[in-house]
Amino acid sequence: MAFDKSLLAGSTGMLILKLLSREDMYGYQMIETLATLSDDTFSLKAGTLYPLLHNLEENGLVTCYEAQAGQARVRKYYSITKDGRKALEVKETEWQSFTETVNKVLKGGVSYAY
Amino acid sequence: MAFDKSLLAGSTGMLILKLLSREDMYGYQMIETLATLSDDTFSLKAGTLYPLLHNLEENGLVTCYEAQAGQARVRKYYSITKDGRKALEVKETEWQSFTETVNKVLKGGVSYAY
DNA sequence: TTCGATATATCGATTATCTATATATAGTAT
DNA sequence: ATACTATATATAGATAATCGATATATCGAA
Repeated sequence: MAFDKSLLAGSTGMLILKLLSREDMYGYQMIETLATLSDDTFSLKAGTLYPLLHNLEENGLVTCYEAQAGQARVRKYYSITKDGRKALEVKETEWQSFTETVNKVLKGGVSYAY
Repeated sequence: MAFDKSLLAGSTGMLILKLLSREDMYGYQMIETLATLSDDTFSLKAGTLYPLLHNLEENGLVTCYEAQAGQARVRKYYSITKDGRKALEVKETEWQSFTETVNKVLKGGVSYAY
Protein backbone atom coordinates (compact mmCIF):
# COMPACT_ATOMS: atom_id res chain seq x y z
CA MET A 1 0.00 0.00 0.00
CA ALA A 2 1.22 3.47 -0.82
CA PHE A 3 -0.72 4.87 2.15
CA ASP A 4 -1.61 3.99 5.70
CA LYS A 5 -3.23 0.61 5.32
CA SER A 6 -5.77 1.37 8.02
CA LEU A 7 -7.38 3.90 5.68
CA LEU A 8 -8.70 0.90 3.82
CA ALA A 9 -10.54 -0.38 6.89
CA GLY A 10 -14.22 -0.61 6.23
CA SER A 11 -14.02 0.13 2.53
CA THR A 12 -12.59 -3.17 1.30
CA GLY A 13 -15.91 -4.98 1.59
CA MET A 14 -17.55 -2.21 -0.42
CA LEU A 15 -14.94 -2.45 -3.16
CA ILE A 16 -15.32 -6.22 -3.41
CA LEU A 17 -19.10 -5.97 -3.57
CA LYS A 18 -18.70 -3.32 -6.27
CA LEU A 19 -16.57 -5.63 -8.39
CA LEU A 20 -19.12 -8.41 -7.96
CA SER A 21 -21.96 -6.07 -8.91
CA ARG A 22 -20.41 -5.98 -12.38
CA GLU A 23 -19.64 -9.67 -12.86
CA ASP A 24 -19.02 -12.90 -11.00
CA MET A 25 -15.38 -13.28 -10.03
CA TYR A 26 -13.06 -15.64 -8.18
CA GLY A 27 -10.82 -14.44 -5.39
CA TYR A 28 -7.51 -14.17 -7.16
CA GLN A 29 -9.22 -12.33 -10.00
CA MET A 30 -10.57 -9.75 -7.55
CA ILE A 31 -7.08 -9.04 -6.25
CA GLU A 32 -5.77 -8.51 -9.77
CA THR A 33 -8.77 -6.46 -10.88
CA LEU A 34 -8.51 -4.18 -7.86
CA ALA A 35 -4.82 -3.67 -8.58
CA THR A 36 -5.52 -2.85 -12.23
CA LEU A 37 -8.43 -0.50 -11.54
CA SER A 38 -6.37 1.34 -8.92
CA ASP A 39 -3.16 1.58 -10.98
CA ASP A 40 -1.47 -0.80 -8.49
CA THR A 41 -2.32 1.42 -5.54
CA PHE A 42 -4.46 -1.29 -3.93
CA SER A 43 -2.61 -4.55 -3.45
CA LEU A 44 -5.17 -6.43 -1.41
CA LYS A 45 -3.59 -9.45 0.26
CA ALA A 46 -4.93 -12.98 -0.05
CA GLY A 47 -4.88 -13.24 3.73
CA THR A 48 -7.32 -10.32 3.84
CA LEU A 49 -9.54 -11.28 0.95
CA TYR A 50 -10.40 -14.93 1.59
CA PRO A 51 -11.59 -14.48 5.16
CA LEU A 52 -13.55 -11.43 3.97
CA LEU A 53 -15.25 -13.44 1.22
CA HIS A 54 -16.19 -16.15 3.72
CA ASN A 55 -17.65 -13.48 5.94
CA LEU A 56 -19.67 -11.92 3.11
CA GLU A 57 -20.97 -15.38 2.27
CA GLU A 58 -21.96 -16.07 5.90
CA ASN A 59 -23.89 -12.83 5.90
CA GLY A 60 -25.73 -13.69 2.71
CA LEU A 61 -24.24 -10.84 0.67
CA VAL A 62 -22.56 -13.18 -1.83
CA THR A 63 -22.97 -16.79 -2.91
CA CYS A 64 -20.27 -19.15 -4.12
CA TYR A 65 -20.10 -21.78 -6.83
CA GLU A 66 -17.24 -23.80 -8.27
CA ALA A 67 -16.19 -23.87 -11.89
CA GLN A 68 -13.66 -26.08 -13.63
CA ALA A 69 -10.51 -24.36 -14.93
CA GLY A 70 -8.24 -26.98 -16.42
CA GLN A 71 -8.20 -30.73 -15.74
CA ALA A 72 -7.77 -30.59 -11.99
CA ARG A 73 -8.10 -26.93 -11.02
CA VAL A 74 -11.36 -25.65 -9.61
CA ARG A 75 -12.05 -21.95 -9.14
CA LYS A 76 -14.53 -20.58 -6.63
CA TYR A 77 -16.66 -17.92 -8.22
CA TYR A 78 -18.58 -15.45 -6.11
CA SER A 79 -21.88 -13.85 -7.07
CA ILE A 80 -23.52 -10.88 -5.37
CA THR A 81 -27.01 -11.40 -3.92
CA LYS A 82 -29.94 -9.00 -3.68
CA ASP A 83 -29.00 -8.32 -0.07
CA GLY A 84 -25.46 -7.74 -1.25
CA ARG A 85 -26.62 -5.09 -3.71
CA LYS A 86 -28.62 -3.38 -0.98
CA ALA A 87 -25.62 -3.47 1.35
CA LEU A 88 -23.43 -2.05 -1.40
CA GLU A 89 -25.81 0.82 -1.93
CA VAL A 90 -25.78 1.61 1.80
CA LYS A 91 -21.99 1.39 1.95
CA GLU A 92 -21.56 3.69 -1.05
CA THR A 93 -23.83 6.30 0.48
CA GLU A 94 -21.95 6.00 3.78
CA TRP A 95 -18.65 6.36 1.97
CA GLN A 96 -19.68 9.51 0.12
CA SER A 97 -21.03 11.10 3.27
CA PHE A 98 -17.94 10.13 5.22
CA THR A 99 -15.44 11.56 2.73
CA GLU A 100 -17.47 14.73 2.34
CA THR A 101 -17.40 15.24 6.08
CA VAL A 102 -13.67 14.63 6.38
CA ASN A 103 -13.00 17.05 3.53
CA LYS A 104 -15.26 19.58 5.20
CA VAL A 105 -13.19 19.38 8.38
CA LEU A 106 -9.96 19.58 6.40
CA LYS A 107 -11.10 22.64 4.49
CA GLY A 108 -12.84 24.14 7.51
CA GLY A 109 -9.78 26.07 8.53
CA VAL A 110 -10.10 29.37 6.79
CA SER A 111 -13.75 30.05 7.33
CA TYR A 112 -13.93 29.55 11.07
CA ALA A 113 -13.69 32.44 13.46
CA TYR A 114 -12.01 31.51 16.72
CA MET B 1 -21.13 7.39 14.25
CA ALA B 2 -23.60 7.55 11.42
CA PHE B 3 -21.42 5.20 9.36
CA ASP B 4 -19.21 2.17 9.81
CA LYS B 5 -16.80 3.33 12.49
CA SER B 6 -13.91 1.49 10.87
CA LEU B 7 -14.01 4.00 8.01
CA LEU B 8 -12.48 6.43 10.46
CA ALA B 9 -9.45 4.22 11.03
CA GLY B 10 -6.29 6.02 10.05
CA SER B 11 -7.91 9.38 9.47
CA THR B 12 -8.54 10.40 13.08
CA GLY B 13 -4.92 11.31 13.69
CA MET B 14 -4.98 13.50 10.59
CA LEU B 15 -8.13 15.31 11.73
CA ILE B 16 -6.69 15.96 15.19
CA LEU B 17 -3.45 17.30 13.72
CA LYS B 18 -5.53 19.49 11.40
CA LEU B 19 -7.40 21.01 14.33
CA LEU B 20 -4.12 21.66 16.13
CA SER B 21 -2.64 23.26 13.00
CA ARG B 22 -5.20 26.04 13.52
CA GLU B 23 -4.89 26.57 17.26
CA ASP B 24 -3.83 24.87 20.46
CA MET B 25 -6.63 22.83 21.98
CA TYR B 26 -7.35 20.55 24.92
CA GLY B 27 -8.81 17.09 24.44
CA TYR B 28 -12.42 17.71 25.30
CA GLN B 29 -12.41 20.76 23.07
CA MET B 30 -11.19 18.66 20.14
CA ILE B 31 -14.10 16.26 20.56
CA GLU B 32 -16.58 19.13 20.56
CA THR B 33 -14.92 20.97 17.69
CA LEU B 34 -14.88 17.83 15.54
CA ALA B 35 -18.56 17.28 16.28
CA THR B 36 -19.40 20.88 15.37
CA LEU B 37 -17.31 20.96 12.18
CA SER B 38 -18.88 17.67 11.05
CA ASP B 39 -22.49 18.58 11.92
CA ASP B 40 -22.43 15.89 14.64
CA THR B 41 -21.38 13.19 12.22
CA PHE B 42 -18.11 12.58 14.06
CA SER B 43 -18.54 11.81 17.71
CA LEU B 44 -14.99 10.86 18.62
CA LYS B 45 -14.91 9.01 21.93
CA ALA B 46 -12.72 10.04 24.84
CA GLY B 47 -11.46 6.46 25.01
CA THR B 48 -10.14 6.91 21.48
CA LEU B 49 -8.82 10.44 21.74
CA TYR B 50 -6.72 10.43 24.90
CA PRO B 51 -4.60 7.39 24.00
CA LEU B 52 -4.22 8.88 20.51
CA LEU B 53 -2.98 12.20 21.93
CA HIS B 54 -0.47 10.38 24.13
CA ASN B 55 0.73 8.52 21.09
CA LEU B 56 1.11 11.69 19.01
CA GLU B 57 3.08 13.19 21.88
CA GLU B 58 5.37 10.14 22.15
CA ASN B 59 6.08 10.47 18.45
CA GLY B 60 6.93 14.16 18.75
CA LEU B 61 4.06 15.37 16.59
CA VAL B 62 2.45 17.38 19.38
CA THR B 63 3.58 18.85 22.70
CA CYS B 64 1.52 19.34 25.82
CA TYR B 65 1.28 22.08 28.43
CA GLU B 66 -1.10 22.70 31.29
CA ALA B 67 -3.23 25.79 31.79
CA GLN B 68 -5.37 26.83 34.71
CA ALA B 69 -9.14 26.87 34.14
CA GLY B 70 -10.83 27.78 37.36
CA GLN B 71 -9.54 27.45 40.93
CA ALA B 72 -8.67 23.78 40.84
CA ARG B 73 -9.19 22.69 37.25
CA VAL B 74 -6.24 22.25 34.96
CA ARG B 75 -6.61 21.70 31.24
CA LYS B 76 -4.00 19.99 29.08
CA TYR B 77 -3.45 21.93 25.92
CA TYR B 78 -1.81 20.36 22.92
CA SER B 79 0.32 22.17 20.36
CA ILE B 80 1.42 20.84 16.97
CA THR B 81 5.17 20.62 16.30
CA LYS B 82 7.09 21.12 13.07
CA ASP B 83 7.25 17.35 12.66
CA GLY B 84 3.51 17.29 13.29
CA ARG B 85 2.91 19.75 10.45
CA LYS B 86 5.05 17.67 8.13
CA ALA B 87 3.18 14.51 9.14
CA LEU B 88 -0.13 16.29 8.57
CA GLU B 89 0.92 17.29 5.08
CA VAL B 90 1.86 13.69 4.28
CA LYS B 91 -1.40 12.36 5.69
CA GLU B 92 -3.48 14.86 3.74
CA THR B 93 -1.78 13.89 0.50
CA GLU B 94 -2.29 10.22 1.32
CA TRP B 95 -5.92 10.85 2.08
CA GLN B 96 -6.60 12.66 -1.20
CA SER B 97 -4.86 9.96 -3.21
CA PHE B 98 -6.69 7.23 -1.33
CA THR B 99 -10.18 8.67 -1.82
CA GLU B 100 -9.49 9.42 -5.47
CA THR B 101 -8.49 5.81 -6.01
CA VAL B 102 -11.53 4.41 -4.21
CA ASN B 103 -13.83 6.68 -6.23
CA LYS B 104 -12.08 5.60 -9.39
CA VAL B 105 -12.81 1.95 -8.60
CA LEU B 106 -16.41 2.78 -7.69
CA LYS B 107 -16.98 4.67 -10.93
CA GLY B 108 -14.90 2.26 -12.99
CA GLY B 109 -17.87 0.07 -13.82
CA VAL B 110 -19.18 1.46 -17.03
CA SER B 111 -15.97 2.15 -18.88
CA TYR B 112 -14.29 -1.22 -18.50
CA ALA B 113 -14.50 -3.81 -21.23
CA TYR B 114 -14.53 -7.34 -19.83
C1' DT C 1 -27.18 19.67 47.33
C1' DT C 2 -27.76 17.16 43.75
C1' DC C 3 -27.36 16.46 38.96
C1' DG C 4 -25.58 17.09 34.41
C1' DA C 5 -21.78 18.86 31.86
C1' DT C 6 -16.85 19.32 31.73
C1' DA C 7 -12.26 17.02 31.69
C1' DT C 8 -8.84 13.33 31.62
C1' DA C 9 -7.59 8.51 31.88
C1' DT C 10 -7.27 3.35 31.45
C1' DC C 11 -8.90 -1.33 30.37
C1' DG C 12 -10.85 -4.97 27.70
C1' DA C 13 -13.45 -6.26 23.56
C1' DT C 14 -14.05 -5.99 18.75
C1' DT C 15 -12.74 -5.61 14.11
C1' DA C 16 -9.81 -5.22 9.96
C1' DT C 17 -5.72 -5.34 8.23
C1' DC C 18 -1.18 -7.51 7.56
C1' DT C 19 2.66 -11.23 7.28
C1' DA C 20 3.81 -15.74 7.24
C1' DT C 21 2.84 -20.21 6.25
C1' DA C 22 0.65 -24.10 3.94
C1' DT C 23 -1.02 -26.68 -0.01
C1' DA C 24 -1.68 -27.62 -4.80
C1' DT C 25 -2.10 -26.84 -9.95
C1' DA C 26 -0.44 -24.56 -14.28
C1' DG C 27 2.87 -22.67 -17.27
C1' DT C 28 7.58 -21.55 -18.68
C1' DA C 29 12.44 -21.64 -19.02
C1' DT C 30 16.63 -24.15 -18.49
C1' DA D 1 12.83 -33.70 -16.62
C1' DT D 2 13.33 -30.14 -13.42
C1' DA D 3 12.95 -26.17 -11.28
C1' DC D 4 11.05 -21.86 -10.77
C1' DT D 5 7.27 -18.59 -11.09
C1' DA D 6 2.49 -17.60 -11.34
C1' DT D 7 -2.05 -19.07 -10.21
C1' DA D 8 -5.42 -20.24 -6.53
C1' DT D 9 -7.32 -20.93 -1.95
C1' DA D 10 -6.82 -21.16 3.02
C1' DT D 11 -5.62 -20.43 8.02
C1' DA D 12 -3.03 -18.67 12.09
C1' DG D 13 -0.93 -15.13 14.66
C1' DA D 14 0.48 -10.22 15.06
C1' DT D 15 -0.66 -5.45 14.88
C1' DA D 16 -3.43 -1.35 15.04
C1' DA D 17 -7.54 1.56 15.67
C1' DT D 18 -11.81 1.93 17.21
C1' DC D 19 -15.40 1.37 20.80
C1' DG D 20 -17.93 0.82 25.38
C1' DA D 21 -17.42 0.69 30.16
C1' DT D 22 -15.55 2.40 34.04
C1' DA D 23 -13.11 5.57 37.11
C1' DT D 24 -12.07 10.02 39.07
C1' DA D 25 -12.66 14.84 39.83
C1' DT D 26 -14.21 19.79 39.00
C1' DC D 27 -17.72 23.19 37.58
C1' DG D 28 -22.19 25.37 37.12
C1' DA D 29 -27.03 25.55 37.59
C1' DA D 30 -31.50 24.22 39.38
